[in-house]
Amino acid sequence: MAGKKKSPGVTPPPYHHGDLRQALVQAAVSILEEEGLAALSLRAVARRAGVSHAAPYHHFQDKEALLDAVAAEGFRLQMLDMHNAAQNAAAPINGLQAFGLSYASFARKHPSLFRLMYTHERFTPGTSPELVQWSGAIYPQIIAGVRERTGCSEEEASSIALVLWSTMHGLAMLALDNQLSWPGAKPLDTLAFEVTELLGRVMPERKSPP
Amino acid sequence: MAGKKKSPGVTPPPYHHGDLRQALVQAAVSILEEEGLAALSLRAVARRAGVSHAAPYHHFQDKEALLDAVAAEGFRLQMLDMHNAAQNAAAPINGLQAFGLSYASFARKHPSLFRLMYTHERFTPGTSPELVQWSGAIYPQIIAGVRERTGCSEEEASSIALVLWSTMHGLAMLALDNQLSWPGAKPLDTLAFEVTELLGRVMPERKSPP
DNA sequence: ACCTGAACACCGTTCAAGT
DNA sequence: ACCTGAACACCGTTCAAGT
Repeated sequence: MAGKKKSPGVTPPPYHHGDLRQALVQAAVSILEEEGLAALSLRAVARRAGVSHAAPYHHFQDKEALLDAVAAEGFRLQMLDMHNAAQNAAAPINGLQAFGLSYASFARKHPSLFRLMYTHERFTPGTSPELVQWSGAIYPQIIAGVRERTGCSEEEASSIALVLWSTMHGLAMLALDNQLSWPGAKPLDTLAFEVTELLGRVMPERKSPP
Repeated sequence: MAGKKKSPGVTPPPYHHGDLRQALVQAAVSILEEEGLAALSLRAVARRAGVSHAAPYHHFQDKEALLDAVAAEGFRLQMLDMHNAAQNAAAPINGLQAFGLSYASFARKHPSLFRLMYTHERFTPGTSPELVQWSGAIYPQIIAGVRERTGCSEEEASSIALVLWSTMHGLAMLALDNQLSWPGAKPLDTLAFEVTELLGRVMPERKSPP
C-alpha cells in the first residue's frame, strides 16, 4: 500500500492514462488475434483500452495512422521471429528452410496481423517513419541470412533473397486464403519445407561445409 | 423508335432492372478500378447502379456475398488472361516466363480487384459455389501449363506449379504493397522476368525442343 | 417478383467543453 | 496536456409498404 504517487528517480508516466498510445496498439493487436481484422474498428480499440472513442485522436491522426503503428509492431515481431529462427537453425537441413519455416509459422500464428502488415494499401508517401523503418528491415535481413550461408556477392544474394521472400510470402498468403486447402492437401509447414528444399537447388554451395 | 417491348424469340430480361445482379457486380468492379477497395461500400455500388441502397439485398444475401461474386468475376478475368498468355507465348524464352509476366501484369492492371480476390478472409464453408469453382481453377491451369512444356509427371508438375504460383503471387503482392520500391528498384515486370528465369533452372528439360 | 424509404445500430471524425 | 460527450455524415442490415 505504498500508494501510487510518483516515486522519485523514475521518469513520470508520459500521459494521463499511463501510455495510452502503446496501450491502443496493444489493444488493437489483441482484437486482431482474438476477433480478426473485420472487428478492428477505432471505437472497439478505444473501448478495449477503456477510453472514450475520441481519445485515440490525441495520439494518432486517424485510423490509418493507428493501423500503421500496429503494422509496425507486427514487423517488429516478425523480425524477432526471424532472428530466433536464424539462431536455432540446427535441425533444418539448410538455412533457407529455417527461414521458410519461420515465415510460414509466423503467418499461421498471427494470420490477421500478417494480413494487416502486408495487405492494406499502405506505404504511400506520408506513411509513418516507424512503419517504413520496420517494414524496410525485412528484406535486408533475408539478404544477410542468405549471404551468411553462401559465398554470394551482394547482388547475387539479393536475387536469391527476393525469390526466397516472394515464394514464402506467396505460399503464406495463398495458405491464409485457403487456396491451398483442397482435400488431402499438405499443411503449410510441409509445403514450406518442400518448396525451400526445391529452391535450395538453385543456391550456390555453402561457404564452408561443417 | 421501335419501342423496347419484349421482342419475340428473345428471352425476356429476368429482372425489372434488366439484370441487376450482373449490373451490381460490374458497378463494383468499376468502383474498384476507379476508386479502390476503400470506396467499395454496398451503398456506393447501389448508387452507381442507380438503385436504392436496399435493392442489392434482393440479389445477394449480404455484402460478403456481393464481394464473393466480384472476386469470382476477377478470377474469371485472370483465367482469360492466363489463357491468352499461353497462346501468345512466342516472345518469352520459356513458358514459365509467359505465365509469370501474365500474372504480374494482371496484378498491376487490376490492383484492387487482385487484392479483393486474394486477400479478404473468404473461402470459409458457405462461400458461393461460383467463387469456389472459379478460384479453384487457377492452380490446375498452372499445373496444365507446366505439364504441356515439360515431360513431368502429374506429381512433379504439381510441385513445380506450386513454387511458380507462390513465387509470382508473393512477388505481385509485395510489389502492390510497395515493398519492392526502394530507390533504383526494378519494375515488377523485370523482376518477374528474372525470377522466372532463375526458377527455370530447377525445371526439367522441355519435352520436345523446337 | 422486384424495389423503395424509413429505421436502427454501428462507424470515423470533429469540436467545444471539461480536468 | 490529455480526455470526454454530443454531433454529423456515412455504412450494413431489416422490414413494412409500394408497383
